[in-house]
Amino acid sequence: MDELIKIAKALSDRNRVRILKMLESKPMCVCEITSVLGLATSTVSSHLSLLRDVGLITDRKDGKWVEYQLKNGTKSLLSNQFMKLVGDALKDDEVILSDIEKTQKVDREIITSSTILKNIMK
Amino acid sequence: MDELIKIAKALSDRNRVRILKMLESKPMCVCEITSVLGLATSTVSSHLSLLRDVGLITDRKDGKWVEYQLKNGTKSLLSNQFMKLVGDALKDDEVILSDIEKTQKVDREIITSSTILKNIMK
DNA sequence: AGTTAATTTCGATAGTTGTCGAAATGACGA
DNA sequence: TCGTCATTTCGACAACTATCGAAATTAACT
Repeated sequence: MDELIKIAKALSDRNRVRILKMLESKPMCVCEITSVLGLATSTVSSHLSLLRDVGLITDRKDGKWVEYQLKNGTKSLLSNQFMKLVGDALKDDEVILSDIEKTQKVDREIITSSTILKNIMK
Repeated sequence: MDELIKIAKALSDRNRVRILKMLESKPMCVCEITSVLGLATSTVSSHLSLLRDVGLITDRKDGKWVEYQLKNGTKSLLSNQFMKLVGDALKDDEVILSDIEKTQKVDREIITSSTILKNIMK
């Protein structure tokens, strides 16, 4: 029962569900996800480690970035079923559709330069 | 997305999941559920109203009792799918199996009568 | 080695949740 | 109508959670 409860908890936060759906489009680094969600980096980071601990996503180093992606195939049947259900339930969701659009445009290289610009403006 | 989140929240508590699985056996009143779970009546009552608000169960008056039961058929596709998934995930769960056994023995008339009978029933 | 950028960890905080016991409500039967 | 019993509501409390900003960590590039 514990696994079920843990997965349900993971899915019971709006921002975590948004993250999962974004990762269906492509693997993403923390700063990209942060830029789409508009939350503090530390908040996103902690959502990501929770999702990793539950076994829904994996992470790997990519230079100075950490890339997160959905854990497909090898993950337990249960989380697969849950993800399918979530996908089904949200296939017409406004927020999710807009997130996916942003996801496709967002680019870790560009985020950097805009950060630099932001600092110059100070 | 809100419905998904609400259902996930409902399923993210151990005792609520146990209640849902018990109700698969038969409709039950608050005192019967309380007697199986071993929680305070008020706690069980608030779990039940949450589950009702989410749309997973319904209630109806039956004399001095309030009978709760799963909302089948007419409920939204989403909660149907979730319930199927939960059933699947827990079909061999020790706690759930033991709950179901107790559920079949429990009887609202006997709960009232005496503490001794309550103990025998366990 | 020092600088910069991305991420994680830490500390604080406000809000939510699960739980209980007590009080209030509602229904039945004497 | 009164008392009893099942249930709900209320008030309190401890535990947990989502969030932020700051500090620490990690990695790449001078």
